[in-house]
Amino acid sequence: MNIGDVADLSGLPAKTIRYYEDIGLVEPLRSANGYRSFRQSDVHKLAFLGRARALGFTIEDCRSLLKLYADTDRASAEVKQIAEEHLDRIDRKIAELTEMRATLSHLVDACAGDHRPNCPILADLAMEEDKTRTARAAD
Amino acid sequence: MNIGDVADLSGLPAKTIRYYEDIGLVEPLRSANGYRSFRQSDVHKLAFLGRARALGFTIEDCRSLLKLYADTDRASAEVKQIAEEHLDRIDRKIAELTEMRATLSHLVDACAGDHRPNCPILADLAMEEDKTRTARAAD
DNA sequence: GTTGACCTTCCAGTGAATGGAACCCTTATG
DNA sequence: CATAAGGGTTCCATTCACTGGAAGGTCAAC
Repeated sequence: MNIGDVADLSGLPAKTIRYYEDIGLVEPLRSANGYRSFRQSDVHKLAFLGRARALGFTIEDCRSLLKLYADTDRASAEVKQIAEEHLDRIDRKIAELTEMRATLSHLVDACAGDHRPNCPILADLAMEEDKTRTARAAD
Repeated sequence: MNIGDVADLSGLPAKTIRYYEDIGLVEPLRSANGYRSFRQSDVHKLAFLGRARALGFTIEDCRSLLKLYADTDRASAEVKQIAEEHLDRIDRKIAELTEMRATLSHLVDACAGDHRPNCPILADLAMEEDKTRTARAAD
């Protein structure tokens, strides 16, 4: 199979597939004309990669997961550990974003968003003292 | 003030401050010895940048925000629009991560995580048909 | 005068692709 | 036969926001 077909099947852009070959995640054969020639197993691997990346696993995680997948003797504990670490990363990221969101939406709500120059968003970023408000801690 | 002091005051690494000068966000003066010489206004700007970045605004957002901050005639609507677009980005990111989290934690829960090779996480990534389960749609 | 803590510039690398240029291969059609 | 369309190939640059490191200049204290 040529790269275009594999791209269609796996949902990955051809460019990404070439990149995955570059970094050693897949090793397609080559046809006489120099075209990459993908086996079923390559397509399967790429689809696996697509799903793992969609879950946010890093490329290095993916490399490990592929290795574990290929090793039918692996302990599921090894896989679970990678997944749990990733879950932690996700949780930390969500917490970080949620905090940003809270602060930001607070500021957005406080901003009139009209033609006038007065802007609580800029005031906060500049840490200006605002006499019309009481202590920030009271928020 | 030298870069080290500004780094301490603003909480930004010296390297980052130099980078911000590189891309034109601050323009400190220079002392006779070639050292950067920061005014109060530079320090203030950098602290502003630090807070804006902590809220996840992109560097280009920061550039715009600084420009608006400097323009005392700006309409708060301009600021609010930038903030609202960023809030949308954050919301989309949180939604994406939350979905990943749901799928992943589901898989992690299903995995025994012991010495045995059977692993629902890998099975899912590989889209293996699992005779012990009924259709995935039933999940 | 020498140590050590500063400061300087410049170059390279991060992650995970993505865009583009320049060129080759295959097949169909005028 | 020429050529045009639509594959494919490689290689280089760019993205974002820094961060690390090397090689060297400056300054204050001892």
